[in-house]
Amino acid sequence: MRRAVTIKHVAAEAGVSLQTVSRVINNEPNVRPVVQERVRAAVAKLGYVPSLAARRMGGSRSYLLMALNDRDRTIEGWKSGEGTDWVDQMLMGGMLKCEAHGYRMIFELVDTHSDHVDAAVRGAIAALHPDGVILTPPHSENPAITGLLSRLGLPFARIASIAEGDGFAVSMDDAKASAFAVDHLLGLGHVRVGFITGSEEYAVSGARLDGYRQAMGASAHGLDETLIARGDFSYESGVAAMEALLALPSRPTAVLASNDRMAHAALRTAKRHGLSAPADLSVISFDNTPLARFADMTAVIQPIAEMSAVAAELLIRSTAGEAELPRQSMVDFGFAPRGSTAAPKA
Amino acid sequence: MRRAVTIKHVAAEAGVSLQTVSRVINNEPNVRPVVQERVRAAVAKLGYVPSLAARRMGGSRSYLLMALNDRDRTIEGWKSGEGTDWVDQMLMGGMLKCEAHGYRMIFELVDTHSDHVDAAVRGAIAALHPDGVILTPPHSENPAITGLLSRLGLPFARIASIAEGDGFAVSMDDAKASAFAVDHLLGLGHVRVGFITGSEEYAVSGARLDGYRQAMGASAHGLDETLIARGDFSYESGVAAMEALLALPSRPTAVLASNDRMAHAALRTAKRHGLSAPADLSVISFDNTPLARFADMTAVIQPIAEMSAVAAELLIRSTAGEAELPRQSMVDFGFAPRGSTAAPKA
DNA sequence: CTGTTAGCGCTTTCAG
DNA sequence: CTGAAAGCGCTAACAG
Repeated sequence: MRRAVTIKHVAAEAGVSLQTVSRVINNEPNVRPVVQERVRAAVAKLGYVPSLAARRMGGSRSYLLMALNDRDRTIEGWKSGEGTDWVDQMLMGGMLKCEAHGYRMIFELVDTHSDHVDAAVRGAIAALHPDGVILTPPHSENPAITGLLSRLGLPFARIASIAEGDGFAVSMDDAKASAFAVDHLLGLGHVRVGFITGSEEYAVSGARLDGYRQAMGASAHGLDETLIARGDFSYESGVAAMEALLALPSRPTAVLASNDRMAHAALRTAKRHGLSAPADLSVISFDNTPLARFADMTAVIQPIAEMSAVAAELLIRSTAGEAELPRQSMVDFGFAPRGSTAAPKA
Repeated sequence: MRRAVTIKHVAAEAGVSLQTVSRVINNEPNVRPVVQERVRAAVAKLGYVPSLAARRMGGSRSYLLMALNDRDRTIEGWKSGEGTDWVDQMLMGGMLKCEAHGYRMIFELVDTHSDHVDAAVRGAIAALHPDGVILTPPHSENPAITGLLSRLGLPFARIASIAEGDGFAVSMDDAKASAFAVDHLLGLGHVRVGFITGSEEYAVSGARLDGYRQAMGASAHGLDETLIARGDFSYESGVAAMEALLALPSRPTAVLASNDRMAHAALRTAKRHGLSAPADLSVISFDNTPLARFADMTAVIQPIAEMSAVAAELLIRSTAGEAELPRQSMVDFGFAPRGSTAAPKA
């Protein structure tokens, strides 16, 4: 195995000191263009790429961003084979952004409910020394983690988190998206629009509910709290919530569910009651995971890739010493109209 | 930001030399149990976790495994939102295995068709210095990559690759799985069983076809080559292949498709021709991505997680100096009977 | 069985 | 503008 080419080889090849090479590859000032050129040529010729480990040892940066996901939830998603693509979208946004800046994203799983969260996160940080940490729900709102990161002075981003606090909050406007979906249904002519909430452990759940309340409140017929059914993002809770809505004296003709799985549950439950979409019932879901596509459900698109990309970018810039970075970033949500929505039957 | 705890702190705390601490954390011999105990106590007390970067610098191992996936194909999968969960399954198997051994898996994307493959892979290796590389199709069979890795003397595993050659080949028995699926259909009473091939760029395609040929050849009615339609794993090719099969003078009553997407295409194409599954046509697919679940297709399960886990384990053990590791590993395939298969109509 | 010494490949700091 | 020296946290090789 031929020994790897190091900065020394490049220095020798270009006839300069290590330091000069270091300056050139880090785009630092104080190197004459001629010398710069010579160094770059040597780098290209030798195919030199600096070692992350050595950079980390010598300097203060590791060129590593750590993405922290909830262990149980993630593994459960992988095992179920339900095609939840949160991780993929996050990789797409985060990894590619990192790549563009010479960074790597390293994916870690930590149990948010464990009493060892602190030790687990500390351990990962000690092993990796990341320059920044990307937190996904429910970690984004876990004070055991955000607190630790704050204390360590390690930059971090909270994805899909709207709460105030340390770190960069990167989210979409869930309330606005919810209102948008409701307005879409109202626009189609629906009057009684039901809502299925998500688990309160997730910050987005509250925002989605708020948006619903707001949009319904502003509608001609006003808000009817009985049209709100509790869910927790699980399929079962979606079934129960839909059953409750269907049992209402005057059942809704449209339903907005806080995630795809519950929306799917709602559709199937309705079907079991002889109601089919979109003829008898319109349904809109949140998130737009592959399930929404397969089930042909109209959905609000959660821009996970974009949020991850923004998070990565903020962390990288923050590490590079940039100040004046926005503490709260809002990414536009999307909307995918599909076959589960239509005007109500006359 | 409190300075991180290093091996020095532990040594001081335990009243021993750095080296002794190093020996203990690496489970090396020649440390008295009493001392070992003292060191472990210090480690626990201080919450010490060794820095990967420093270990890499000092020693010969980096505790990093690099998983190489095809860039275009992966990003395309992520963007499409079709729920292909190859990456997820690979992370599940590989990451968790790495974790169990104090390793990390780092995910990299490289264009298999680019003329810069060599430079790209070299660059990633120079930056990361992984102890081993996991290759997924079509990289597994790309001589530009396997050759480079061989030359560098870097251990690597080829997932879903059956070809002879350097590195650890880890696969399932695609031919056997194919034969198993065919036998399943024959067992249900089908006589004319069609087959849709996969892209020849992937080694599994050939094996799957072989298994089909073999099982059909051994059947009462023998092999009929006209029942084999060409595909390339894409939806469109599945449609075309199914059209071809349906245009046959005596059309098949069952079809085995080399992946889920083509099976899905086959089902939809059949439906457009007024044939519904499983009444008029049985379909079995390969891979068992979430699509198979959503479309309720009987499928051969490709054990990606297990293959990745085996690959990771082999590489880690190889790095640890173990010899006598199997150069070819076979992981059991699975089978998920679902609603797309039944006995043919009388 | 244990400790000492020398790096690994970089960046930081400080001289020139 | 450039270079030389020191050191990051660890392990390998060697002494004891």
